[in-house]
Amino acid sequence: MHPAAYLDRLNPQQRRAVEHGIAGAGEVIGGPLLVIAGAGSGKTDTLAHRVAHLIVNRADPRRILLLTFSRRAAAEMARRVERIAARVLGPDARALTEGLTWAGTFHGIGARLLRDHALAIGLDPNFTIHDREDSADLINLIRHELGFSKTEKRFPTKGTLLAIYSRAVNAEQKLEEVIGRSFPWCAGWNGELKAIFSAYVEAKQRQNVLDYDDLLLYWAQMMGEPALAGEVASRFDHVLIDEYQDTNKLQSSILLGLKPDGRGLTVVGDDAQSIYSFRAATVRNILDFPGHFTPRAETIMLEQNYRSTQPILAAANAVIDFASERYAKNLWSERATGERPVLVSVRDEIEQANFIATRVLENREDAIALKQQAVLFRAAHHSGPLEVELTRRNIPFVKFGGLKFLDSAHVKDVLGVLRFVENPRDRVAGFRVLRLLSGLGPATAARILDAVDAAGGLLPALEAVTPPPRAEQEWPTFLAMARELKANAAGWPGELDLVRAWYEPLLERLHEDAGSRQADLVQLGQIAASYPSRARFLTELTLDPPDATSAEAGPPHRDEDYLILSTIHSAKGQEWKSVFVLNAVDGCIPSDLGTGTREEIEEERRLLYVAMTRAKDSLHLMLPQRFFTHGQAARGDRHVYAARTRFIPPTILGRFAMASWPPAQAEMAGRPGEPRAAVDIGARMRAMWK
DNA sequence: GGTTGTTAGCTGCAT
DNA sequence: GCTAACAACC
Repeated sequence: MHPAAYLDRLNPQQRRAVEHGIAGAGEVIGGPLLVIAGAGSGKTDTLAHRVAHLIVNRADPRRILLLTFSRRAAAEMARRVERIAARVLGPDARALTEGLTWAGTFHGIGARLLRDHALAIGLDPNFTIHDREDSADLINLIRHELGFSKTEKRFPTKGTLLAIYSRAVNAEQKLEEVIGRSFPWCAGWNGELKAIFSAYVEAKQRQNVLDYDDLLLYWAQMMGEPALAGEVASRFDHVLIDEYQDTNKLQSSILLGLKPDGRGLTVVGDDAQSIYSFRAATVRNILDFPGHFTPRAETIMLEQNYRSTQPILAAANAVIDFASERYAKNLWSERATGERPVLVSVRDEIEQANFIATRVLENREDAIALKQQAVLFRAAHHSGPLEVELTRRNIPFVKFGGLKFLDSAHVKDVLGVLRFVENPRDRVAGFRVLRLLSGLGPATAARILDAVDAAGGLLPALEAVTPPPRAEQEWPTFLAMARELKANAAGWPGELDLVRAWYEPLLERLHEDAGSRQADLVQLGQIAASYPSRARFLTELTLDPPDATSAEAGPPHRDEDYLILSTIHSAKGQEWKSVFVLNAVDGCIPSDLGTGTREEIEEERRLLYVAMTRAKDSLHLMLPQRFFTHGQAARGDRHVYAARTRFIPPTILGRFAMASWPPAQAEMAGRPGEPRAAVDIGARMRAMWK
């Protein structure tokens, strides 16, 4: 193959990463490769080029495993690979890149492999998958069954129990270690926790369900069985992983199982952007990667930033320079001109929203589309006041992260019916559905589920049920629906309409705001129509829930322009011309919930770094001088006075410009009925030097 | 016994 | 604001 022209646009480091183990030699599979890719250094592009280059050099695309952080990222990667390959191979490229079928998340690929190999590991291939809340519900069931809800001292709640379990699994740590290190307030319950987790595992197996962690755990277990491991490993010549800094111990075990000697293994990531330790991700994976192999893995650094202006980069570098352990990188940009990032002092969250809405519109007048602008925040609810203001001003927006769509009760109810039909052994689903009926509570539900288990089928058991007197009224319609679903007459997605027709009358009784909830269900129907079957719908919706909402019901139209609102976590890998960061104050960044350990604080620092490095041309960090905390029900909402985030200490203030809002003269005009001082200059002066 | 209504606590990020 | 234990009711 001739030296490929499409590689010419890469810089020397990128090119080395792309050609590693391939250059000139044809089919040779190279040794392990670690690419440390700084923010905006063309990481995705480099990885896409590497995959394309492999395919161009006759690697079999069906034998390439590409693991990404989200399904969205996988789709984007596949798109780019095809585009690059098409430049070299022309029309032939499509047939080849379509063979790139093993691209997805760890969890998604895990689910696929487990269904393929289910019988070999004693698993029913029709397993259903529990999302986080389902898992918590199941644990809660067990918590009650074992009598731990009635302990003398307060016992950990379902959420905490699941968090402990999940961390033990994902971090491959012993229970004692997890409790000691991450949940010290639960010390003393070791025995009880073990009993719960053991019962939890048995329950999942009996019910033929897997939780998120199982998708990785079973996969890792397969890799521990030499015969199976060989079979799975031999499917793939090349394994490439993006965002490696946000993988956990269990995931690295899987990789080492797939590629014990590292040949054909490529990992890409940036330790400075590791922000998922709450999911047991560990930077150690990336820091320790080279030493896992003999000879050590080759390490390539990508340090040229193509995204941000130098002033933005300098400020971000200054923030991350305080981080303790990391691969020292020196990110630089050729985009020398530009404004320094601005620290904007505002009185409160209302003015913060006001400022952003105003600036966003000004930017749009300067021909920066709304889609090229983003507002980032630490917690999903931080954007509340802004959403109100945007709606008031008629500025369309789409919000990423913190989505409650699938968590909302009514959506879960409808999905629960489908899951119950799909897998009648799934007690969480069955329990949820049965209790929707008026006059039917936990005890009767449990009795019916036992009957379903004993009968080995849904309908025979339901037909035989004599409902308690008070549930008699709603029982027949429920039974009728179950019959129709089982008869499979409606097909897919007709089944969903059937469930909705049954459920909507209940909605009126269950919820005050039945109207908006009904709209959600219509939307669910639209989503359902894009999947080929009930089984696929349930699996893929669980593994890849819709990640965005817009102000109006329904997904936004592609040609429409809208502002991006996103949690910093969901902003990973993205970039915008203009970025606003909400609440860059202590208590939000770092979050006062992640108070405890030094590691947590360090992660919050990286979070700010990630937020700042999303910006290409313009960056505003908002400093509301007070913000409201909700909660403390007794006294209503309170506000607290906030100080600039500790991650921007006075020594690096020179990297930023200062501004305050509203402009002084507007403030002087005053507003009727507001008793406060017009301008709190004192506070601003103090805030400047904090 | 079982279901439904009421009040006290906690509320980040998400495959 | 929503979940989880407790109290009142059929």
